Amino acid sequence: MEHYRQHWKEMIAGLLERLATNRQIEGFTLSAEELVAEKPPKPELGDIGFPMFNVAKKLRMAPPQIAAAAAQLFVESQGTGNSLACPGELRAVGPYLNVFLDRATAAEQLVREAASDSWGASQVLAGKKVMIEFSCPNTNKPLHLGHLRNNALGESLSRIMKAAGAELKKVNLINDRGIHICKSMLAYQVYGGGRTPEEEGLKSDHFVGKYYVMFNRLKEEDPEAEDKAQALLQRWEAGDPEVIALWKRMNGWAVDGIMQTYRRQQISFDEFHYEHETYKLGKQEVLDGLARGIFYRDEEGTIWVNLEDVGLDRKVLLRKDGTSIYITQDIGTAIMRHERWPFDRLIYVVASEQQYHFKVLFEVLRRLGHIWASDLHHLSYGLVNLPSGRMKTREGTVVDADDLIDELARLATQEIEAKGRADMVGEISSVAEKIALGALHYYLLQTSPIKDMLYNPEQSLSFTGDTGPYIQYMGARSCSILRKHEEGEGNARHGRFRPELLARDGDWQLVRTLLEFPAVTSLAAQSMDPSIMANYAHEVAAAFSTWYRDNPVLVNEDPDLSATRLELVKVVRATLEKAAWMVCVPFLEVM
RNA sequence: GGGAUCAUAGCUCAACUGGAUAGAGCAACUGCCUUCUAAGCAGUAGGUCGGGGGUUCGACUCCCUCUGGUCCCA
Repeated sequence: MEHYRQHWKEMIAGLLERLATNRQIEGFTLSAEELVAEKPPKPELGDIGFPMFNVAKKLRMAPPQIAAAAAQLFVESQGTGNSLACPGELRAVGPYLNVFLDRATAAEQLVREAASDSWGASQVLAGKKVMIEFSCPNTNKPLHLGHLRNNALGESLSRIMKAAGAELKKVNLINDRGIHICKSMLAYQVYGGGRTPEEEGLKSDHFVGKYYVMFNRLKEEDPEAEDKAQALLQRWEAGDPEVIALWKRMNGWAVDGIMQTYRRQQISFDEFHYEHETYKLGKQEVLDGLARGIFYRDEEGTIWVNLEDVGLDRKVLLRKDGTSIYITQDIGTAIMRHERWPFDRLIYVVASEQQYHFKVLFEVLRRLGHIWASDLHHLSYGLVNLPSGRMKTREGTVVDADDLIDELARLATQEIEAKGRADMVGEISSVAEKIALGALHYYLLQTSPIKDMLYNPEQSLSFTGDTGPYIQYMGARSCSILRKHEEGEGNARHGRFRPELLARDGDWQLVRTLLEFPAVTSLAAQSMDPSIMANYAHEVAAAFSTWYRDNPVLVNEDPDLSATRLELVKVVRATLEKAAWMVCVPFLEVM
């Protein structure tokens, strides 16, 4: 659809320039980019709308007159052998100049393009190297709902940007050191008795998380618990073999469990980094910056950067004892990444509470002279709140990732059985799992990333309405029609594809929606916003649902009509499958 | 104290980045399963787009201001 818009923009820009010439207006220029293309609110008003308000002043004419005159010019020019790559006609609709595409041609092009593996792809990010960092869990507890949103955003965005032509590298920096890790270690030393997750019958990351929570009990029983945890951290930093062994053991459990959740969520990474390998990075860069006078050292020895001139504060970059803080290693990690894999863009998928941190980080890197600092981007997303407020570990209100998927899968199984579909879907548990993921991911991605969202248990566990399973259901319905055709039903095989049969309003509505797919990929990729794709997938599903109720596919008096509609169903299937993939909603051929 | 961000139907969210009558789902009500899967479709009802200014031919969208929520920095 995008190339149609571009084509008509240029066409209309040309018409308007001729109009200016005819009216002897000196120095009139109009680039195609100055025109805004929009979607008319009703299909009978046309397919692409161009408001004439913004050119009215330059042309010294009222918008409706411009539209009428340009439409007239267009009609006249058609007689002069103007062959169009994107056939259609222009009509003035009040102050708007609207394009009515030639429906048969557009439908024919749609069916041809959608048959390709690259359907829905775009080139807006062609050749760009994009690194995206997401998830970044701590190894002291299992993943929770907030991580699921982060994971879904990161994975979905990588799929979308890849479809837009970018080369992607997904990285995960696992926070496997620090005081919080030592707390779970300490609690395990006191209460664990050397037991393993298997012995307690717990998933290994939940096992570690249990001891992290038990640290709170330890604090009550032992007033020195906090100090002991600090001491443990120091012994870890000093390389104490006993502490390192315990750390390795517990981290192994935590990471194993977290990886299981990743596999279950069907997300993946190209590279894992671990904080214990990177936490010392950045120190040298800060010292260099100090030597170059970019930073300064106070009388106590702390190294600072003064960012007051750009509306940020003074920030500590290195403590007086020479130890790094978070931002120090972020500086080092970014530099290391750019050296190893010179990216055109690095996206950090991190909660919005870190906005300040990233502003400072990017500014510091810029001051260190890294021109690529302008290629860094913080994809800031809002918190997932509960109706009762924010999730809090200490209050036990955290929604655990594994438990949530379990519950969704359980309900999906119930649903399959209640609908009497158990015999048709094949292996129920596998289908239920995919429905659970579809529901979860769509729920998490349909909202714009920036906004805080409310996790409403009832609504998120529902499979009806504007949900992932709705999209999956429409995908399954499209597959069902295609399958029945393969099995010999209907008369489509006796007909041939004739795109002009898709020119009726009812068909055109669906065709036009489907035509938008590549443009949606571009927009979602450029905006770095999966919700655009999620909403589009829903739009396609809804358009298909309306359409197939009124338009029998397999059996029609005219076999050509059957054959033609069958082609359209194939496009629907391809579009839903690819769009759903991009928002991490598993596609189902049967449900 | 400074800064960021959000506010749209009873609830959860959209609105093509400044354009035509602000749209979906949930909840409520009405119809539709001897017809390609009713996880569906069609319809009814529900709105001073937080308040007030401003810019513009045109503002949910941009600017200012106030209110309220959330978060960050010290």
